[in-house]
Amino acid sequence: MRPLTKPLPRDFYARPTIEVARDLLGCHLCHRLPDGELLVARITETEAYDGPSDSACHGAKGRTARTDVLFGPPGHAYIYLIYGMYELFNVVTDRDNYPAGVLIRGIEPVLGEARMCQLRPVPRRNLCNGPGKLTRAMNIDRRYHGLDLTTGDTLWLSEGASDENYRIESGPRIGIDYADEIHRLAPWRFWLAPPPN
DNA sequence: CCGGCGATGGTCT
DNA sequence: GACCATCGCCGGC
Repeated sequence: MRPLTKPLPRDFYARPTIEVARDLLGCHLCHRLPDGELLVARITETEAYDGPSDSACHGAKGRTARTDVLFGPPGHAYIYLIYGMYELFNVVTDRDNYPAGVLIRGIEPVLGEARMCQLRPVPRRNLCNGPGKLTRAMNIDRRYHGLDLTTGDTLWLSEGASDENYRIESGPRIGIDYADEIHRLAPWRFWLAPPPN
């Protein structure tokens, strides 16, 4: 069965960020490598960062050169370097001039797994189960910062195969100890969990 | 399996 | 000069 690779339209991203974060679970992240190989992965974990009043959101501290894209129109890539080593991939959501986005925290290979293992040679269960790991496995970095994700050209997202067996769970976001308690505890992290079965 | 800790560089004060 | 939306290593159980 071929993975679905038609890019999600702008309207998908131009909605409240928490809705987008939930709906991105099960969607596909697609990257056409420079040599033509296509990498596709299923999104399994996300986090919502919603607006200037969310003290965990980069946009809460004001618009700077670094966060400019986050304030821009939805459907673009917001990618930044953290801890001097790791590139984190986000999609910009909601409306223009409102800083909000969804961090992609976990994926599973769908197509091009051998290439991903080459890009990140570690045991398979550690391949892409973290925001800094998956960018390495998918060869995504800041050269795509600000890129329009709706064109389906080199980097985009698409509807995944429907999978009603998996449940959506939620909990607090990770690594935001600096935020106010109300935002530290907000259940704005979402992940796909196997059926209780 | 789990917790502590250091690496490392761009951004902002 | 501090901070940081992480990760892998190391040691202890």
